[in-house]
Amino acid sequence: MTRKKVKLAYITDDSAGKATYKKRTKGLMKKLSELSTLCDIDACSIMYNPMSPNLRVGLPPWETIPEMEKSKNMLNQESFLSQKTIKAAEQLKKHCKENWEKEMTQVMFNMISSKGVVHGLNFDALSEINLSVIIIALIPGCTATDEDDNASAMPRTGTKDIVQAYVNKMDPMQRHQWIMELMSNNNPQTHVGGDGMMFQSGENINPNNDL
Amino acid sequence: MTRKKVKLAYITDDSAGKATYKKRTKGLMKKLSELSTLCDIDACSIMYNPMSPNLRVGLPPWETIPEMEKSKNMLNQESFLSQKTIKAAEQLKKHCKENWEKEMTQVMFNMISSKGVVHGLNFDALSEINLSVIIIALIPGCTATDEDDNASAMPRTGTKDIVQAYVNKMDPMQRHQWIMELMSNNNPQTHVGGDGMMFQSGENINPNNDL
DNA sequence: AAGTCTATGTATAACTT
DNA sequence: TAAGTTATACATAGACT
Repeated sequence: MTRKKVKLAYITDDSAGKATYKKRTKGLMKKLSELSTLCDIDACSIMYNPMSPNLRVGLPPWETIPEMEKSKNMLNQESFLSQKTIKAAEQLKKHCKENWEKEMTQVMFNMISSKGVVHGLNFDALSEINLSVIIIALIPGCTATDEDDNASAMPRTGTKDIVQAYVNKMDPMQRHQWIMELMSNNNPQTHVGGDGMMFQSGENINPNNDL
Repeated sequence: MTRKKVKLAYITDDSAGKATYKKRTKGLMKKLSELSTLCDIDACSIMYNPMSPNLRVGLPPWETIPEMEKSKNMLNQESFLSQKTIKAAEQLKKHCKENWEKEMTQVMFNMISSKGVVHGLNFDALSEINLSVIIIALIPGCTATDEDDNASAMPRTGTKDIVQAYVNKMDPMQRHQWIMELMSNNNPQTHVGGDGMMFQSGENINPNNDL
């Protein structure tokens, strides 16, 4: 039923546009992860678009985070404490993931926007940039993820050993500090949603990916 | 011919891997530019991979640069002066493009690697990162490009007005200084090839894209 | 190594629920 | 509004040049 040859122009219909954005974003991330695997390219992807309320961030599967780290992060996270406290496990897991994604995005925004990275573009201008797609190789253990936890839909991307080693070498506390440092460069002008924060460098588990 | 379902694993055969990298990279950039157009996302892409000697960088079509800017850049560029001075026009154009791409990559590397952007990852580690895929929305006028100048193969990506306006507002000299500033954050540990350098913010010409 | 070809796998627009 | 289905357009592995 895909009969039209896809008119390559801005989709004015908001609903259709959003649907397309979602589908194509998913496809793009899958392609990226495949390229990453096939050619041993390390990459994680962060996608942000004002149009889509939900961030889509390439990340290590939530499942790979040690249980201890999970609970610790949850305790530090007001948005979870303010919830009805105990919900269905699935629900909680989902929220954890979403928050993690927000956090990752926040960190990335800070990386990009802070400390003269944008030399000559003042921050007001920067905050207006439709910063929408960043695919970057800095964060170890990133994966191309999908909404659901279907493992086959989100193969892990390869990760560069040296970075992996560096991050894994940290003890959890040290790592946490590192993350906090990253987060502290908060730029008030970048209107990136990020309330309660957590962050987790990914463990390099589940190295085998199948399509 | 394409009978296998593509074993999603690292391609050990160097030749095949490179071919795949090239093909898929092209596809990825096309998809990105399509997404960019369809959903009004600004993005340019920079792809770097040690495996592939030739950088692939999303950029405004070389053709859109005013002639004056072209010649100025060439004069500033040793690699061109050291060439046999006058070559076939096509050849020259090709080299200009390549160099521009290198330059863009250099700038991006500096952006990423300088001034604490990588907090906690020392630069030695950073230089080893397989920084391979960056798709970022900072550079105005970027496009998804292909080796050849086939316009239909590289539709322009949308560009955010505010950034565009900012850059276009600069006079060429001011712009040049801005570029030089970006480039001056050179990090000796990042082994990114970049000899003679030029850079050009793209003019926002050719706004209509067809697949 | 780099481009062309084509059969086949994949992505996805439009439809349905 | 989101999730699932299906027919079609598109991407691309492998072969050939």
